[in-house]
Amino acid sequence: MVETRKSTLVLVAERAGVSIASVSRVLNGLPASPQLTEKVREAAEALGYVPDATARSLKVGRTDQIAFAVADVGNPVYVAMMHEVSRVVSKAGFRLVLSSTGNDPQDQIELLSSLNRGFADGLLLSPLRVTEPLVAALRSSRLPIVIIGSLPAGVELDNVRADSVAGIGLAVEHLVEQGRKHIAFVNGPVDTVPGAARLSGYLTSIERFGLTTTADLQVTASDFTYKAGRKAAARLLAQSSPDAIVCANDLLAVATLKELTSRGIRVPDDVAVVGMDDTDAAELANPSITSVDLGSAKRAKAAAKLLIRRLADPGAPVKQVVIEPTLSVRESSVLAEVTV
Amino acid sequence: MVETRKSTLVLVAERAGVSIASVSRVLNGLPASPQLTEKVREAAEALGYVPDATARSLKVGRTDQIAFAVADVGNPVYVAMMHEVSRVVSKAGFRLVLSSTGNDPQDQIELLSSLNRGFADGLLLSPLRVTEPLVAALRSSRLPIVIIGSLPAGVELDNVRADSVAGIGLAVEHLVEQGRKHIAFVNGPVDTVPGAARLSGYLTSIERFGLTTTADLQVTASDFTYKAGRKAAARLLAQSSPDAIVCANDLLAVATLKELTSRGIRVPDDVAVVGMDDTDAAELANPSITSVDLGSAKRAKAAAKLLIRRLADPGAPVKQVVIEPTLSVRESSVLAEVTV
DNA sequence: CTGTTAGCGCTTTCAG
DNA sequence: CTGAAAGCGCTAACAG
Repeated sequence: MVETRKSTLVLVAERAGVSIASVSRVLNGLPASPQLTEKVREAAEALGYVPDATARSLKVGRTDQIAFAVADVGNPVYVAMMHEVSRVVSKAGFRLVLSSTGNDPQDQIELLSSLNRGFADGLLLSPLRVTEPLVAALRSSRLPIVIIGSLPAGVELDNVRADSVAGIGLAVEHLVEQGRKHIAFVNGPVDTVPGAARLSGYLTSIERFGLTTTADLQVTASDFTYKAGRKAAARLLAQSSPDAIVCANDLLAVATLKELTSRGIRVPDDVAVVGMDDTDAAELANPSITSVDLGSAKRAKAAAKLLIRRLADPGAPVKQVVIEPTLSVRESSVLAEVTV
Repeated sequence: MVETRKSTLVLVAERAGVSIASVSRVLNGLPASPQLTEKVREAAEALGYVPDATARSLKVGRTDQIAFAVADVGNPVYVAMMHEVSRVVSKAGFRLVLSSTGNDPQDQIELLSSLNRGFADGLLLSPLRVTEPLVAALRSSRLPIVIIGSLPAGVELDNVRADSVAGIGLAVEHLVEQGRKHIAFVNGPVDTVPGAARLSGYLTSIERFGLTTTADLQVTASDFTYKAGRKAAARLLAQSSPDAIVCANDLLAVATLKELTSRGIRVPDDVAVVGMDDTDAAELANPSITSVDLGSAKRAKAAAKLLIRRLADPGAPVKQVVIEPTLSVRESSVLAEVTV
């Protein structure tokens, strides 16, 4: 039977009849004689010794924890990221601390200052809005931070971002190939990083493919959520008759899809729908929704690895990574083929 | 400009010309004279002092961290739970450490032993499978643990669980009211806690409402996932013709729905579909899916509060909470009303 | 009310 | 190769 009460190095050392330094060495795999090693192992086992993480942290100045701050724990994109981050981080021997900030930049600034309490060794941050004070706080942080998402030009911080302009380009190109001409856009708030980027991507792509767009082909949801999407789609359909709709994320796409079918408009027959982020929601929808994969999982993975690299080598040059988008074509944008 | 290098109590004390004890007191809001307070505040501010969490933890024997172990970070139910846990926990001043164990009980046992390293003050655990060794490990844990989910009879640990038998009862009752007679069941693996509970709930309910079921009305998916659900639903439809299908979770329900519509079977006209867990997936599906809310969010919230209570009062009697299910009726189970 | 001091449990020089 | 001892930064007796 193994002792279940809390035991320390001192206890183990006493039982083994050696010094605590020796115990520490053996347990950390440093050179020691076989006899010593044996004695220590035995004593440690008998006492059910488990080293104390806090004490170790205080001594070595590391916590082996990485913090991941997300604006919305429920957002499927963040969930996908978390999934990936969790995997990479734990494989590298770190624990994952989840910090849920709201989308309020102030929360994130507070997070940064609390980071300096040293409860984690580094931070992964995916801000929805990047304000001036946030940038300042990021710059003056003592701990390594990797940003997932775009940064204002000139801000030199490790970061990995998506190329949403190229992503929307893929969507528009695909729709054009399918013979669509009047491509509408359901966006989320334009004062967010993704909202702004996606809008500019839409406008750029429309022009690049020689199409035109007008104000009544564009609506903005108050939020990147299903509910807001329903309302925005309703507004869109009241003011125009597109033959294709690009949505700034999958939730908005699902909402748009629902709004369409509830009005008896067929997808993809009458209107094609394309989402972004390529989350489960797109795959599970009925019909399943074509979606631009902005590489959430890849971004998260790259970011986590970047942070781990930085922790190992604090002096490494700043690295900025761009993940290329891909398109997952599904039912919502392709007319059923005539099967023989 | 605030000093950005790391500063300690000693530095602040020197600058303020007082003892470190005084600094500690002031910063922790213990009684001190106004002048002292003022001096300390000023020095701390000037140095940009931030207390070190690790040192504090070592001293006070608390980390202010709560660990939440989930089998699958991507599962919507866990996501909903995380959401709630994150909220409760951070409001109570704890950080959330996310530990992703696989569904392997061995992983969870290792987690328990690493918990004894003291990186967290307590653990929320929602095991998919509860094995004998797991129970043993749970029992001998030095730290408070709250289990989300059912426990074998006789295991006295804080826990909060759902009443899935009653939940399926709600679903069956509703379907019976809608005039359905041949109610099939798409389950997940029966060697999991939810799988076993839901199967028994189905059998109990069928009997209670005077219906009958046969082997060909029951299928088991290899997993609680969409893909596995598609296959299971296909098998079911190949072997029987139910007029209603209860699915052991929403993902299976979405899969079943898709399998049905892809065969031209109308929902709810020909077949009614009911899911469980009442996740976003049910709401977003088209048609939206009626789902049994087993109170994931409530359970998570209750569990988190229970753990926090236990941390505050380690001697409190063991508490076992059962959350009552409710039914969210949506389109997939109700024939469209004739609107005047 | 404030200062001195003893550790929390561990790692890591520094001697031997 | 092993032991003694010095702290990591902080809190909490205990004196004064």
